[in-house]
Amino acid sequence: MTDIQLHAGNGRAPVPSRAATIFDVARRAGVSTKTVSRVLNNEARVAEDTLARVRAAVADLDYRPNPNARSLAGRRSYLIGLFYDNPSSNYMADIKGGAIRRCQEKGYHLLTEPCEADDPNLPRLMVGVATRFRLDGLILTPPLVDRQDVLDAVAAANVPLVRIAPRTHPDRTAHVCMDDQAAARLAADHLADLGHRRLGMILGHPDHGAAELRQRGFLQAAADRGLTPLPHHIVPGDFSFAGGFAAAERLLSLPDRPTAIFAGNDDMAAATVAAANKHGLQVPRDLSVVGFDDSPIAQVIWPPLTTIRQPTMAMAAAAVDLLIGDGEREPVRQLGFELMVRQSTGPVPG
Amino acid sequence: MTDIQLHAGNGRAPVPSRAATIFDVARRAGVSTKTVSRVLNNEARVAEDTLARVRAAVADLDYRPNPNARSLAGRRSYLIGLFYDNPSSNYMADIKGGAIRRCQEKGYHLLTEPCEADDPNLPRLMVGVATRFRLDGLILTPPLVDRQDVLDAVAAANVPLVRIAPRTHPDRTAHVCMDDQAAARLAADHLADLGHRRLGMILGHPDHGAAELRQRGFLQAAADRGLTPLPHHIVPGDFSFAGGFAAAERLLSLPDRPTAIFAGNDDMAAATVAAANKHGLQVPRDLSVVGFDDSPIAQVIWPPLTTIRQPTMAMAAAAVDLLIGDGEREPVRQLGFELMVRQSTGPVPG
DNA sequence: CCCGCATCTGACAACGTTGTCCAATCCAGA
DNA sequence: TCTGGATTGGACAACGTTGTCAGATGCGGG
Repeated sequence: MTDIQLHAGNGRAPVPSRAATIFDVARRAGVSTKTVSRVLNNEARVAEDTLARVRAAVADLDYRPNPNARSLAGRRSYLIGLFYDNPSSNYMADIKGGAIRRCQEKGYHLLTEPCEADDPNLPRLMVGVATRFRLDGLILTPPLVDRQDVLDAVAAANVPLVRIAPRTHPDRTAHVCMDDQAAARLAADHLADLGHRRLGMILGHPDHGAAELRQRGFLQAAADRGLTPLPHHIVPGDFSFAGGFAAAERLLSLPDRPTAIFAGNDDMAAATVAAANKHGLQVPRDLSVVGFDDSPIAQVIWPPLTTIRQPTMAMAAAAVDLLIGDGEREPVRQLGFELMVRQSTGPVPG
Repeated sequence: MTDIQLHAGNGRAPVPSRAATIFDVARRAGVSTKTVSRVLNNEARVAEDTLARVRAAVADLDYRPNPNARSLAGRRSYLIGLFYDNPSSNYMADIKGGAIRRCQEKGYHLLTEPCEADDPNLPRLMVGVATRFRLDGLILTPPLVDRQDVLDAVAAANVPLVRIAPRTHPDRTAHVCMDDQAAARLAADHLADLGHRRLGMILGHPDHGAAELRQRGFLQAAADRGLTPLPHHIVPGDFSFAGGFAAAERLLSLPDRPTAIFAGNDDMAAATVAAANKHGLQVPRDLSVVGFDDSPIAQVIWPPLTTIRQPTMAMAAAAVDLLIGDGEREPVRQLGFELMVRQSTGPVPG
C-alpha cells in the first residue's frame, strides 16, 4: 500500500484535544492573524520568509481552518451541493463517487441532497440550502437539470451551477456532457454488424434529455442501414430496473419479438437479461442486449453486458472542477465514450 | 434587501434574494434575537403568545437559521459524519440512503467521507473533521468500527459515536447490529432442508466482525445436522464481487465441488452465480446459492438471490437516531433479519 | 400595599475566520 | 537626504447565531 513508512514505530502524532486556531498559528509564526489568513488563501504579496514561517507553523500545529467560521466570514464554504432524483442507484453511485473523490483532492466537501424532481418548491429549497450553507456551487443531474424554474432561481441567487447531461443549453451555461446520440448510433451499429435486423429499444425516462438523444441516435443508425424498427418494438422505460423489466417482458412476449434490444441504460439492460432468462431465452444465443453507462451492474450479471462506457465518474469530477474553476477555461466539457463489447451480444440466431 | 414581495402571480412562493436572518424575525415578532433563538431551539420557558408570534414570523419569512453561524456559536452543527471504507458499493448505498433519509427527516445533513481503513492517520483525520465541523456525531461502518486507535481518539475528543455491526462491544458503547450468527444458521438450515450435504462457504473479509459470526453460524448449523463441511470447501473472500468470483471459481473447479454455496454477502453470491454460468452450471438446478444482505443486487441478477434480508437502511437510520438521541434510550439496537427465499436455491441435484 | 419568588426577556460577549482600510516599511530616483 | 509609489503587516469590524447573566414582569402571600 505505502512504499515508505512515514513515521517509525508507534511514533504516531498525538491527537490534540482542542483544535488549533488561527491565533495559535499567528502567535507561533510571529505575525498577525490576517497574515496567516493571507497565506491560507494564497493571496499575493506575502514576503517569502513570512510565508515560510507561517507554513511551518501551520504544519507544526496541524492547523486547519474552521470551515464554519470561514464560510460565515468569507464567501466560500468549501462545500459543494449535489442534488439528484435519479432512479438508477448505479448511475448515482458513480456520480457521487466521482464528485466526492475530486472534492477530497481539492479540499472540498460534498453535500448530497436527494429530492423530488416534481416538487414545486424545489427552487426555493435549493436556493435555501445554497445560501444558508454558502455553497460554493451546485451540481445538478438529470432530470433536475432541465427544470427552468430551478435554473432561473439558481441564477437569480447567483449560485454557480454545473449541469450534468442537460437536455438544452441555450446560452452555454456550464455543463458536462457526452455525445449521447453518437454513442447510441455506435451501439445500434454494433447490433446491425452482428446481423440483427429486428432491433428493439427500451427508452429512457422521457424527462431526461439523454433518453431522447439515445433514441434519436438509435433510429438514425438503423435508418442508415436501411432498417426501420417496428413501432411496437420501441417501448417506453424509465431508467429503473423494475421499469426495464416490465418493458422487456412486453417485448419478449411479442410473437415477432426483436432479436436484439438496445436498452437506454444498464439497469434496464440487466432487467432485459433477467426477463430473457425468465422467458427461457438465453443471452446472447437467443437475444442480444446492449446497455448504456457501463455502470457497476454491467459486470456483475451474467453474461456481462456489452454496453456504452460513459465516463460517469469523470463527468462528476469534471463538474467539480468547473465549479472550483480556475476560472479561465471554457465552462463546457464534452467527454468521450467507448463501446465495451462483452458477452451479452452475439450473432443473430438462425 | 426589500421586504416588499417582488413578484406576484404564479402562486408559487418567490425565492427571496437574500435569506432572512434572526434579526428580521426578531423585528417582525417584536422580540429580541435571543428569544427567537430560544424558540428555535425549543428551550423551555417561553410564554405561549410570544412563542406563537415568533413561530408566525419564522413562517412568514421562511426563515431558516444559518447553519454555519449556528455551529460556530453553539455546540451543534446539525451535521453527522459517515466514515467508511467498504468494498461493497451495494451495501454502502443502502447505508448512505438510510442515513441520509433519516437525517433529512430530522433536519440534519450528512457528510459522507470515504477513507482508507489502514491509514495510520485515521484517528487524527476523523477527529480533525469532527472537531472542525463540530459534527454532532460520527457513524462508523465495518471494518472501521473495530480500530481501537480510532475508538480511543474519538472517545478522547468527546465526539458521539455510533458503530454499525462492530465485532466487539466491551463496554456497551453505542452500536447497531443484528444477530449475524443466527442469520447464518438460518441460511445453512435452508440449504440443509433442501437436501444439500456438500455445503461450501465463501467467507467475508477477515477484518469484519460479521464475517466471523457468519462463518460460525454456518458451521454450527451444519454440525447440528451432523454435517461437517470439508475444509477446502470453505474459502476466503473479501465481500467484493471480484474476490467472490475468484473464490467461486476455485470452488466450482473442484472435482468434488459443493452442491450449495453460502456466500458471505450478496456481492459474492452474485459473483458465484456468474461464475456458475461461466462454468456452464445452471443455478439452481446444478448449484444452489445463498447470499447475505438482500442488497439491490440480489434482485437484479438472474435468478434472483435467496438471501438473508439485513435491514441495512434501517440500521443506518437507527444509527442516526441514536446520535440525535432523545438521550433516554438504550444506546444499543439489535434489528431483526429474515430469510428471503427466491430462485437461486433448489433441491439437491440428482 | 409591599415583598419575594417564579417566570420570562434582552444586552452583550463569545465562536473563528475574512474583508476593509490604514500604517509601516522598503527602495529607487531626484 | 528626501519623496513617492510599491509592497507588506495589522487593528478592527463584520458574518449570524448561541450562551451567560442580569433585569423586567407577574403573581400569590403576608
